[in-house]
Amino acid sequence: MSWTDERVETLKRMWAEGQSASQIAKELGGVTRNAVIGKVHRLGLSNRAGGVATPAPAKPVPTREKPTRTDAPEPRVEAAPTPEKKPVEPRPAAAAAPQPVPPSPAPTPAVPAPRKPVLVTAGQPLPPQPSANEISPETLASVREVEKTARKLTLMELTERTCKWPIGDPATPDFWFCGLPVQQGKPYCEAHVTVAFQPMSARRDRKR
DNA sequence: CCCTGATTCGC
DNA sequence: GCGAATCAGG
Repeated sequence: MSWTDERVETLKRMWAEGQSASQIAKELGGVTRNAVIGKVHRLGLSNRAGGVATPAPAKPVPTREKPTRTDAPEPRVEAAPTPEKKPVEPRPAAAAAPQPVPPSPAPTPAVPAPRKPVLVTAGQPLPPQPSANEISPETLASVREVEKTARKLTLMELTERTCKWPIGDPATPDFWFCGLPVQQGKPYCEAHVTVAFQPMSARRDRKR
């Protein structure tokens, strides 16, 4: 595959939209994310919009040896005014939609164990349960749905890749961990991440 | 381990 | 110019 005009355009657009190199590569097909990144750099649009962060200063990492290139003018002065931005109608936001999981059919309660203490009991030190804080009913409902599909792992079964959100009362047999795939980096799955660290209200700051 | 982008360097 | 290999980080 070669970088046709069209493909480059797609690359630019997606990169501007904040898509990751791998996503772009996947979209384009026939190229790897490395190819995309390489192209991005060659196009000189490494910096994604001069809005926030992405400082990425110089890296004096002498990997092996400094090439004795006595040139390298490198007038790489970005700060591109981004002349025309595509009609960004739906801003990339909406990423963390509170309803990541569509209604699942029949969860089939594999273990209809007789639970005595209600799950939502105002007992003692219950797990982080999303009750106290103010969480939109929708989100909470969504989480509830997700929990129906939890893998119900035991403590020993947890791994770095399983959601560690506790469900149920630790003092009873009806206790397990979500176990669904975690959101990269975080200890919980997408659903539980939303209720785990959400506070802070909305972002109120704005670039100036 | 999964992923991200950044950089290098032979082609 | 291209992009795999590698690096550096989350």
